[in-house]
Amino acid sequence: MTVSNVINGNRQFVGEETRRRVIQTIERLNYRVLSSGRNLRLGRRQSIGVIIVDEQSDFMSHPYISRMVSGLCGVLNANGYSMVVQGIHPDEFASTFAMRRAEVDAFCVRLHGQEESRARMLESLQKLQEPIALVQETLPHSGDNRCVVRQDDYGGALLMADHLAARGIRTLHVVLPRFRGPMVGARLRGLEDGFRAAGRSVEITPITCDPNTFSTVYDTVQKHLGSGPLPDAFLGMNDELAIGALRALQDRGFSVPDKVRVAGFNGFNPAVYTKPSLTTIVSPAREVGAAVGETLLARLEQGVFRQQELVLPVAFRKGDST
Amino acid sequence: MTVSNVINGNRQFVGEETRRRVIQTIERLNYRVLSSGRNLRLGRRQSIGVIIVDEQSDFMSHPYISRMVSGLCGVLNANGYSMVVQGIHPDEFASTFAMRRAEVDAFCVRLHGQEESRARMLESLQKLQEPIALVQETLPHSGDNRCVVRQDDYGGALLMADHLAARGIRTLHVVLPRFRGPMVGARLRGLEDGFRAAGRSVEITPITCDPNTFSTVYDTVQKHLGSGPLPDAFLGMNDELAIGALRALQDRGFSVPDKVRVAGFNGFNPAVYTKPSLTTIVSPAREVGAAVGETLLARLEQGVFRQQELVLPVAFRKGDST
DNA sequence: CTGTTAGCGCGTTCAG
DNA sequence: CTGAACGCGCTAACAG
Repeated sequence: MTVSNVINGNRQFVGEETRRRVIQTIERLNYRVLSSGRNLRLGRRQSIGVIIVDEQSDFMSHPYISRMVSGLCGVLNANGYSMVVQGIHPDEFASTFAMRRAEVDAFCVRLHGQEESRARMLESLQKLQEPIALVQETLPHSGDNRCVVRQDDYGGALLMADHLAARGIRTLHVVLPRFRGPMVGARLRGLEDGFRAAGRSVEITPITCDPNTFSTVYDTVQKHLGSGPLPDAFLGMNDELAIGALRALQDRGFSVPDKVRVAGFNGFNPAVYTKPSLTTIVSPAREVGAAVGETLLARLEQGVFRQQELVLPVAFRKGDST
Repeated sequence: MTVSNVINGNRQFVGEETRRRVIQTIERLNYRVLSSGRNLRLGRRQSIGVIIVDEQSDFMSHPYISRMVSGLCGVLNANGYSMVVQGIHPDEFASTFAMRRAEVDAFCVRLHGQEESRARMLESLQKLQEPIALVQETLPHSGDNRCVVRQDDYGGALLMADHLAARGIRTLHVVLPRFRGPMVGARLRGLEDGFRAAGRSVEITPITCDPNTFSTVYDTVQKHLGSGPLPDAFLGMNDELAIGALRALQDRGFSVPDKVRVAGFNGFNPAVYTKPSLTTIVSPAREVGAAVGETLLARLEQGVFRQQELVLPVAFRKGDST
């Protein structure tokens, strides 16, 4: 008991001399608290589960995910919580052991796929009766034991529309991933509203392609170029898509930004690697992760989510591609 | 007890009818095993700690790390282990709670910094008396309770040297990060040996710069270009460095690969985004992570590391930049 | 095949 | 200020 008091800093209960001896002995024996014992006694796990749903096994390499996880990890560790990460294929969601074992106090979840499938996964998750923070999600927030942390994609699209409208863009080809993330809708709406607010009309044409490989995007845009007139600009729903389009255009001999403009979304490293550098909307991915951590920790402490939705601002970054 | 037997699949001890009732009740009650109880009883944690030492808080965004973690996570989860991730600043290594709490069965560690500092961190870690797998490490393997999993950087450099020698490169500027990773030495040696084996002499000049920002690399190489004759080729110790050099060269009006060649190391996405695409050595980062998982799991099961060092092959990938 | 007993390491409670 | 008793949820061992 005295050892426990020393470790947990209950100085009131321990004499200074005893304290010294205990610390010395802990050092000598390399003693560490066994989490399972403490957690069993205390009825908590002192850890947060991070669930990333993705079809690829390389779920951690998406720039958004890795930054979000970094931000979350920093906040959790600074507060004595550990972070348990799991990448799950959508088809295996229900059978994963995160669902069968109680080992975390709350979840940070990044869903993936069509709305119907996301809703199904969320429902399974809710059954666990643990607080859930959803990242970049648009599902209606019905439950009172969950919240959403996302960035202002609609606002970002407004900024982008403003910029493009000012440059006289009237025809815009938007390059979309095959699985439209939940925030794509917000961006598309923001684009239209932004042009309208600027008093310009715009004709938006979607180009859908599998984002997972650069060459697929490249080929899709190349093929697309042969099938109609060149638009005033291409906008990728993320930087990878925009870069694929950029390279396809350049290889066809269209000078960017003189002949056609290109812009992206997310603002991660590759956007500055290109020539010309990419105009883009910078995602506060790390801040989103940090906000998830703070929200979850507050929820655990206070027993209730203070707000059901947290929206972080994005920033417009002008490159040379527009 | 019967419930426990049902959950753990000890069918021999449970009647079919009872089994059905138990499963049904588990379903109805949303019952899940509490890991802390089970682990306390069983004397294990059923989880692996991943420690990434980095000065940046955004430790997960390095392409090598994120891929390695993805690969590791897949293997662990498939075997019922969870993955506890922690990013640690080198200065805070000793005080981090991973060192004060026993909550994992083994560690996967990615050290960072000068050799002396890495050795110190490793020593603290060893005190924990738990199996350790070191990623991309060159420290001498003294302990019998640890192993190293790395890629064949020396062999990769041989391949690169071969390629460059065949193109008649005689002067080579190597762009290095400020903190030389442990594998940089192997690459440098491989380069020299490779040229020697090809019967060509080469003059290697190191250029050191902070890799964390694209603009720093860009500026460093730009400045360097003014201070001497143009070499036959630039080689970045990773793709980011190579791309920085590539762009600096292009903006100075030097055509790549006609006037000067450029190559990198690691082979992650941005290497194919550039124009011209980058010749590089492809890292098996995900395979390294998977191998760490398998090695650690085998160690836990068999009580001993089968081998102290695991070296995975790399691949040469020709781009248009050479 | 089913249920009882015991103890894993910890921290709360309370007696000394 | 120190330590003894107890029980958190789980499963190995064993009794019925």
